[in-house]
Amino acid sequence: MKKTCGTKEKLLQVGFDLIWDSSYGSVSVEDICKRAGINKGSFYHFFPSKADLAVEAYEEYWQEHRPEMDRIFSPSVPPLERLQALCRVIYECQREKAEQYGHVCGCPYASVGSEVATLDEKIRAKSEQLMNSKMKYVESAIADAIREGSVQVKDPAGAARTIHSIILGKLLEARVQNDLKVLANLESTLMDFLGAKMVAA
Amino acid sequence: MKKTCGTKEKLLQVGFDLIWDSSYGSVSVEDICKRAGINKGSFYHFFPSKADLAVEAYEEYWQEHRPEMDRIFSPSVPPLERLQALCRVIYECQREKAEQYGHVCGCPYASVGSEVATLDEKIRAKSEQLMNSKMKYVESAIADAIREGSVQVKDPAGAARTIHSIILGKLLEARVQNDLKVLANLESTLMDFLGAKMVAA
DNA sequence: AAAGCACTTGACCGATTAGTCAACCCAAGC
DNA sequence: GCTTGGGTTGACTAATCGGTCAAGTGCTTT
Repeated sequence: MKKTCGTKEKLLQVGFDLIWDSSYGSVSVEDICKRAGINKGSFYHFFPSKADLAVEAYEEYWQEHRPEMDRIFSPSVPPLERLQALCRVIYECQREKAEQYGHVCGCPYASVGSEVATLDEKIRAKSEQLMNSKMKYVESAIADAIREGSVQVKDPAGAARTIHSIILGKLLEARVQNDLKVLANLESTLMDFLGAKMVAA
Repeated sequence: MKKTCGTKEKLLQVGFDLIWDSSYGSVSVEDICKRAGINKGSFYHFFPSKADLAVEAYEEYWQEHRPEMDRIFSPSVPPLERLQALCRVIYECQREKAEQYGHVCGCPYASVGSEVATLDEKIRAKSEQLMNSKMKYVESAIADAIREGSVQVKDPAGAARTIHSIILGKLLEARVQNDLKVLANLESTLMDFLGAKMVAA
């Protein structure tokens, strides 16, 4: 092999960032190559198509962030604190991105998933899969919270789905309104939602 | 004037439908013109740009649906029933669209707003405005529910925003997963959310 | 030294894009 | 009957798109 320099990794990272910031359709292969300082021919040496880069880039991003999610949702942390930590990490991540790019970017999986849902099945499926993976963390935290007796809900899976929907909805609104304030009270919103069910406990 | 035939209206309606179904970026002006059976030159006679068509098309769609929203949220209807009616209308609307186009389309304002949030300020602003208009209906219903004593929440505006987020989130998930089932229990999710706060009443 | 191979290069292709334009059509007003 | 002007037409542009390709380049193996 010529160089061990991470050409492919660079393309994945730059591609992910550009698409997250703007959109899948508005980012061209040339945009990605130019920003990465790589020739277009090399792009197609590593990826059969633009869609394949997107799928790989999203998978890569998820794999990179799994350790952080595992840490946040560690069983050694009280379940409700896991959700609070998630909210704080989401806010911090969005704040950093907003500072870096000049606008609130929202959930990368959801944005691209919604955009190409009816146009590219491979990307849609990957987006769905990753969104689902994210929700499983919430689900387990709520299940643990119930076991622990800190909340009482009749439908744990339903509560997890609702919380996941709230997070997705707020991230979407934050992106459209380009305003971090939408996310400021995410933590209290979720605690409020779960807290109301604590009454009977 | 030559003909009173609604060339402009046709373009607005076709444009809105195509963009809702797929995305803003993936629908070309030619696509819209072809589907509408109108020449491209005429398009640019009525609209300075593709973005202007989108803004007008979304405004038009909203104006068309306002009477229905006013009916659903009529003060003569008990507040919680208004929300239930909204959920049913959302489901029906999505079911019809899904049948017509072969996939669940989600919230038109949110989809396009998220897609072009960082690319086209005019469309972003219109999307934000219409999403906000929609939320105001929810807000008034919850305020009325509190006055009526059918629910008790400490932060009415916050509860309305949360409900709005849930709706947006579920519509987004339904589009990405291309599955109406996501929306099937929307009504009970919202009632559950508000119902939990009724305990103290 | 020679062959093999992963990777790079940049020119190139046909298709498609948003948007333009000059010519044209035809009904209404004078 | 002529002018006016909103509406229509379809060919046109210049740029950009995703994707291809033949010709390299330089390290590894034989």
